[in-house]
Amino acid sequence: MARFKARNSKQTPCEQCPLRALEHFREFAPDELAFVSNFKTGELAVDAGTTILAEGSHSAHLFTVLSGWGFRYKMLDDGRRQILNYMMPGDLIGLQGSLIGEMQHSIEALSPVILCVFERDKLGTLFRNYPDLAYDLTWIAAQEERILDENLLSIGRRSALERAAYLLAFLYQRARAVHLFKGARVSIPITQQHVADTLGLSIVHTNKTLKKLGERKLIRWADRGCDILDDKGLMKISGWEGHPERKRPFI
Amino acid sequence: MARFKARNSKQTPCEQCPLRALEHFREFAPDELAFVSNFKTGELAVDAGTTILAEGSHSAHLFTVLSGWGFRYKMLDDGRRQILNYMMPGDLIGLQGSLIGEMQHSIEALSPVILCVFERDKLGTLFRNYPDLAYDLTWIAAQEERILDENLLSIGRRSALERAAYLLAFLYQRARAVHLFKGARVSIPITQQHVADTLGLSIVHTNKTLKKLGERKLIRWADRGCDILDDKGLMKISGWEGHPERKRPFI
DNA sequence: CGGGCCCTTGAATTCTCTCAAACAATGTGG
DNA sequence: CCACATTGTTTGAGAGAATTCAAGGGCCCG
Repeated sequence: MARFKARNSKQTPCEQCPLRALEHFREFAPDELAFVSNFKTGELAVDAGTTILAEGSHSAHLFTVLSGWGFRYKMLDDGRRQILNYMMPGDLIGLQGSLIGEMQHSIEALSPVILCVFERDKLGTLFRNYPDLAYDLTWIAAQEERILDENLLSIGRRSALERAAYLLAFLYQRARAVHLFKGARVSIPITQQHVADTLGLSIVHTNKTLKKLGERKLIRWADRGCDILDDKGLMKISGWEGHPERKRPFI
Repeated sequence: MARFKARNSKQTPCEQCPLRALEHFREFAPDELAFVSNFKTGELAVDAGTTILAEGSHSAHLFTVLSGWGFRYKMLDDGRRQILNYMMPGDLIGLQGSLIGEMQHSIEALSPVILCVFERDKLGTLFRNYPDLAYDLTWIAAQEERILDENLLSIGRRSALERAAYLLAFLYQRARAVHLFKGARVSIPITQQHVADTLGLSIVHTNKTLKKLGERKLIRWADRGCDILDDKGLMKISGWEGHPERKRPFI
């Protein structure tokens, strides 16, 4: 499974967390920050393509993405794969597995990823002593549920073109919120196979669908990734209104 | 919107809750039971077809299903509907809305339903004083997430026949766990339109798919509902292994 | 230079949808 | 009790969408 690179623990102290500086995330009370800083036991850096958590495993850890992209997926016995959601900086990984016991899905890195590592055993302390953080965890789970609801609506009821437009607008909005698009280049590091496995389409049909979006100047398919040229146009095609901008909890 | 029938409050005291007696649900500590009993402000009985919560609304309440069936869904502007999940006794309703603010989906009763009503405002007290209940809430949210993951896999990657088989096996297993099939009759109270809107198929194709399952003696479509004749057979077709039987939290 | 990965394209096939019509069961008002 | 409307199920046929199969091209890297 995963080949983890060794990394000095705590290269980025929570007190200086670059994500925490973003206005997108809610602020911590001092005691919360102290707890989380203690909750964090180290960092992990993985290469693109690494499996971070595998379906069926029992991990003793929880992670927060510090930098990079990843995705969550499930597979059928014969190899058909469904991508469930994408992970980007600030996202919590492995909560489902920590609560229910066994991982019911796998997580893979799309780019080089740095993860903050937390001990699952300390979740009890968190619930007992930091009710606001416990509330945040529940909020995060409910938010993930909401995203899955929208995904399900999309795959179940939208046409191929609408689905593709929705997915790209969605990824664009999420990535922008965590300032992933600092430079002029606005690129999502996925292959068309990923898009196909997210939309529930074949790779051939996905290619033809993306080509249509390209012809309309909404996106440009770049080298191993997708540039968003007109997110408003994508939202219009998909009929998706976007999520309201609001502060988000973050652990 | 909803036409709620008046009902004397607290017809079923939590101490005598018939669901709590099932071995499927975890036991409460005495102080937890006392809190939940106080958390519950009354009961609500609604007819089949009633909208219990509507997308876009801000409800001051949370509910637990005491009896009956319902479903959660989202709609596109032009009326296309996607059913996200089904609700049965013991299921918590409206947590997403309570945490995030606005309901992002609607909930409708499939049969006459009785709901326990809770005050959203008291959620803070729950998190501050009852960490085990807070943990349960997070567990419940994670469990819903897991079900949605499986649904997404199904709609995205399974064939029509596999999808239908999965859905019916899934509903059967869930319903059996809460003893909904006491009598000889094992019937799920849905129309083929509901099945279609869950599977992301048209009603015509759904009908033809269900007919195939009927020819194989796996189900029998009864008057406004579905009888499961061979749940093992359905699981085999879908390739779904089922959820492990285990105690579940319940509020 | 060869191999691997990803993107692209065309063609035939299969799946699913829409349209259209009919039937069964139920309930309502006269 | 019957005529009629309503809701849900069933069936056939043609159109449209998406899949599989097949092949070729570009690019990077060892």
